[in-house]
Amino acid sequence: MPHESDTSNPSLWIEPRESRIAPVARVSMVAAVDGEYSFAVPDQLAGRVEPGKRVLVPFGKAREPQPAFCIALAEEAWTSTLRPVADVLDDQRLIDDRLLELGRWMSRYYFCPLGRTLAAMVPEPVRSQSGYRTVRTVKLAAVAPDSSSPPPKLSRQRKAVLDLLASHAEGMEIDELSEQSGTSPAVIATMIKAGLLTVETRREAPPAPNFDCPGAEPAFELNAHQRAAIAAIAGAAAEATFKVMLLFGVSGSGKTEVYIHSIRSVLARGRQAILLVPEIALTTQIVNRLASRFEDVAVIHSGLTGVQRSLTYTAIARGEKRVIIGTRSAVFAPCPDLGLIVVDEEQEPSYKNQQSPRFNTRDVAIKRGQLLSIPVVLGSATPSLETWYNCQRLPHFQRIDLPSRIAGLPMPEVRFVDMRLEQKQRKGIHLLSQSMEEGLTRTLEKKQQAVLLLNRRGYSSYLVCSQCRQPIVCPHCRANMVFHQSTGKAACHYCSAKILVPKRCGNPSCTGTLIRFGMGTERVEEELRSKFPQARLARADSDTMTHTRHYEELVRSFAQREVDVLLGTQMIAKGLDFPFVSFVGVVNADTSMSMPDFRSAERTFQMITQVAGRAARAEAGGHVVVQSLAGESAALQFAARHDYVGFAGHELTQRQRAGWPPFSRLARVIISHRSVNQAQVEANRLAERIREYLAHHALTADVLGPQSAPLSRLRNAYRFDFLIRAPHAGRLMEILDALRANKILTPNTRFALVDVDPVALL
DNA sequence: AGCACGCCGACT
DNA sequence: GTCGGCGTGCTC
Repeated sequence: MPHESDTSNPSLWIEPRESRIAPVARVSMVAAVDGEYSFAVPDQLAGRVEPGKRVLVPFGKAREPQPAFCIALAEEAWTSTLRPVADVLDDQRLIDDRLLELGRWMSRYYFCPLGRTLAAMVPEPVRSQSGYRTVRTVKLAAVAPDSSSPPPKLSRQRKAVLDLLASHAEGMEIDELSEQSGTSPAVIATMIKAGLLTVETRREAPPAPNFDCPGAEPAFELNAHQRAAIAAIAGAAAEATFKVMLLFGVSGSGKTEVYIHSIRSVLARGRQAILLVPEIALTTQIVNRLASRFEDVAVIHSGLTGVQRSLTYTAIARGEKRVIIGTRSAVFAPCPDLGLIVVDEEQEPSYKNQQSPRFNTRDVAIKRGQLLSIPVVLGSATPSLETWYNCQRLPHFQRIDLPSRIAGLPMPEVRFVDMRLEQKQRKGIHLLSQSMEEGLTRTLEKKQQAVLLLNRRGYSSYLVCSQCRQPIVCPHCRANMVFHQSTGKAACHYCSAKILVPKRCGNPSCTGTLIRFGMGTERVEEELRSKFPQARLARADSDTMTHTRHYEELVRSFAQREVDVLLGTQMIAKGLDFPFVSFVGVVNADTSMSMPDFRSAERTFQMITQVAGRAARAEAGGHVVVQSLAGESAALQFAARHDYVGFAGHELTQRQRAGWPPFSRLARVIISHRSVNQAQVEANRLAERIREYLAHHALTADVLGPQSAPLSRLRNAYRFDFLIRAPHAGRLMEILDALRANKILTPNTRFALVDVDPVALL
């Protein structure tokens, strides 16, 4: 065993070469390796290695060089111990400086290795240049310096080629050259071989797909509130200052027109705009409506092919596409001159990426706006409490109200039915209350349409105690369990746990008998069919809507009034705007209430408001009936009065009292392991280490848990989770940075997963 | 992500 | 006694 200064074996001794200043590439691996590493840039790659390009580097003990993102170039003193970059993978930069900066922030904030973050920002087809074609440009070979020798005799064809190229110094493509000189490609190939011509190959993007579908401008005039909103947004965009503007307006208050005019003002200044939407499949209508009002539009959605995606991305980077409409990933659109970002329905949980990096698109949009000094518009009728609170406390958050509804229509009337009373008063099991039936009857008589919302799929039902009305809940997830006729067991839809149905209520002081309280769409459909045999019915849930086109077909038939009653799950609460819908029924408002989450009241309020909005276009004034087992919670009462401001005030008080966001920031740490004990042990150990660290460094933050995680036993692993709660985002990031630096918790900590700003604790 | 180092069970 | 299982930790 050679000791440190052993020089007897030359192979163990690295000759200390003279240290010199030379280019060094700072790199982060595409693989899930945290941290930045340095590699020397060899002379033959000088100029080609650039930040935002991928390189291959001899990393670790791997035999083959591994892909990495170059994130910076530095002139540094280095020694021969620094290994050289092996190759450069991209000839164009994939990520510009601004996006690189955004990626750096995301990597820190969302606790994800930088390389993985950057990889998530650039779609795979873009990295592999899908749809690019190889262009071969032919040029004259450099003239030999020896001009004294007589020019060689040339055939007529060869001379034609050379003459033509003489007047095209920039070179010509082979086809073009062949055609214009009247020479066969074979002759050109021979000339290349003979060294008379040189060839340069480069990869070039053909034109991107065209998304433009110009439509007519609507005839109506903007109201004063809309004009004021547009002026405020356009003003901020003109000043090029970072500002977050909450456009707060109920459904039908004309937010979309404000988006359109604001974006136009930005385009008029020659800049680009991004419009983010939660889920394109569910919002095709509105996306098409938006897209038809602009030129140079790109719509980014999951249905694009790799080639379309790659070419669209390139066109955006070239500034050829100027309005980018899309879901999560569109927030990374490589706009060279971005002037505005709009986030529609900013409160939507689908903005949260559920894979690493677990970013919230809205917050990334805000960060991007800050880095670029441009305004970010957040639109919502029911803003997230985070945004609402930010508007109250932060100077750069501004609320813009759109208080009135365009057509001056009244808000729909909302009524509640307590299903516990209903069941006592009525014989037999009824999923639809008398109020619900009356509402449907009236709607059908008036030849109008109805929407019924339900939160459970399948032909199944809850098991509820006939005495105390407590439902059977999953031991793992605390969510209501669902009875399956076929197996006779109760199942949890979240973690797939199944238990034999007990005979009696689990509450020891009650021991009432269990009754089935049916909630499945199929079961409601059955009841609807028997009570309203004349109604034309359509059902939309994840069982029947397996494809986007099913959904589109449904929307079409509903729009053409081939359907009277649309029954469906959450998906129908969004995006559908039809003037003949005058009745909306919520079959059970309880499912979202039973979720073990501090946000359940907020979600319930949003759900009721959203679904009530479906009845908001009815001229005669719509009606909403909400059935519930839980009675009227504060959230339901505020929703009935369409009082978001009141709800927000009430709920913020609750949150402050309990120390939940927005009065704190959370990072959820999830530990999963195949063995229950191991999962618990690991979770306890990690939580304890973090507690110690926080206490030792006098950091005002706490650790809540661990506890058996809802949704445990997911994919054959038991899960435990705990929360790191910090007073504000800066502190949370500080803590996560420190834990990362001290290797207490890293993105690669075994069995652990970190979700910063979780949208659901389920 | 790879790949090596390290410490416990079935073999020529 | 070794060969090899995969648990743990590091990679400029």
